[in-house]
Amino acid sequence: MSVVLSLKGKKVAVRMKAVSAAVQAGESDKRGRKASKETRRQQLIEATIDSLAKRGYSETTLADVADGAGLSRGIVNFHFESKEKLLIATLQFMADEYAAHWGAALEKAGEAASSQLWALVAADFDRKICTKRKLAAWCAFWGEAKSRPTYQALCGARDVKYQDLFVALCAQLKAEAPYTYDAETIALALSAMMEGLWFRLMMGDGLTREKAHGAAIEYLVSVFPGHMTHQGPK
Amino acid sequence: MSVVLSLKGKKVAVRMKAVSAAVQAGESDKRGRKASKETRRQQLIEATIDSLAKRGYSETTLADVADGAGLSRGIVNFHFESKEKLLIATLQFMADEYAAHWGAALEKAGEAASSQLWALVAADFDRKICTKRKLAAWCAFWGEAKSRPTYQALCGARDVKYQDLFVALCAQLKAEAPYTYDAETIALALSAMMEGLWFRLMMGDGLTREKAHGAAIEYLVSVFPGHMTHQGPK
DNA sequence: TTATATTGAATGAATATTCAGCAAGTATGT
DNA sequence: ACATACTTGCTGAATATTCATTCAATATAA
Repeated sequence: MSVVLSLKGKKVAVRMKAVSAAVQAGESDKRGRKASKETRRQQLIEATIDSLAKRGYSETTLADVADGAGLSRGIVNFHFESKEKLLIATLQFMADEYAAHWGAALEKAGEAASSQLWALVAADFDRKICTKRKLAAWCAFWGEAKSRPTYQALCGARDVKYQDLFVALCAQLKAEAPYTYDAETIALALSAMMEGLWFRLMMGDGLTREKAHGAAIEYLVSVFPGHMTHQGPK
Repeated sequence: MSVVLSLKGKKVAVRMKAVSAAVQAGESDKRGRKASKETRRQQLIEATIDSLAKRGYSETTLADVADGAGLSRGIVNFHFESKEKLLIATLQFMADEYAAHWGAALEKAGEAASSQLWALVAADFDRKICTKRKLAAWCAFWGEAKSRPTYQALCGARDVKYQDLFVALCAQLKAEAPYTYDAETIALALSAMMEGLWFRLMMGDGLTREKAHGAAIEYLVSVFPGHMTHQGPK
């Protein structure tokens, strides 16, 4: 019995190292055995994001994911059912997290369209969302999205709602001050720019989150001089 | 002998259909047998772009490429040496084509920085470069680039030279008129926006090349009002 | 004990790579 | 002109590899 225990102990210890970032939320300690179904799923999703970020989509294997989570080979097919479903769940998770994040930012912002637009832009460059790790995972999915309707729907220019809201806010600002620009064009330009900045951030190049955010702000100020300053909405 | 010939003839005829877009340049007729090494390589590269665009990176197989080129299974390993090398050659080809294209556009533009900047932006949305097919192929590589130094170098924010030129032109314009913006920030914002617009174009969504180009122009005009109009540089 | 989570070896499908051989061209000798 | 040897692009079946999936055995919790 004691032999079995000590072997077990060693095994678990070795695995703990690999688990790393996973399972930050709740039920943290039920490792080794018996974590709730949801916890395990979350743990595997985090490991998937890790692998996508490190190895890219085409090199991500179930073995990587299982190793990264510190679990055995067959585990993914037990909790998800196939690799495909794990990947979809992972993308779903990221999309939900992203939507929740800008939703919350919008809540906190005031009523004014200018405050809301400012908040949306800031949310995109927030530490919580804008991690190299997560950007890389997004990018891995983007690369496959065009040829996979399921991915495309979930990536979907980061949500149709988001895009519509963007247009609405730009239109609102235009109604409040005599800008000559077409609201839809500006919304398109701004959101495309933010996507491009995300991409550059992911690629490295010494671009920082602050600099990227600064570039977006510069744009806001130059297009909506009546509403925006470098320090925030008027 | 006649039997052999007719069989051959049929085989070739069937294959011609699949070859499609490939081999537009020079040596066009040496099909069936004995096309120069370079022609064959080019043909395979075109088939690779096709496959990347249609199936995405992770689903592109050597069988797809060979079928698409109307050639046999072993052909890729004969002309390139491995799948990896085929993909690198393909990316290299696209990068070279892209660089040559904006280089030519720059030549044709006048001496003025404003004309040159205008020309660079226009070049990005030119029919020759900005095809759904090619954008999709680019995107396939982008998705893998972060985890592969070789790809990263070739994608490299579409060339360091390009980026430097961009900054230089923005700085030049700033020197000619009292814009308050930081040249580097504007160059970053503009090039990020163009990448984002490319991405959106590739994803579909009913965005057209003209609309995307229009959004970029809108930005130029709003940031450099002293130099740009919607119709062109002043 | 029973039910459930987990393991890890075995399986099989997909696919990159190899290679022996074939056929179309090319050069050399007669 | 014809025959011969030689080169080279190309083929497709065979092989090797990688990896998702399955499942019988095992460990754990209730």
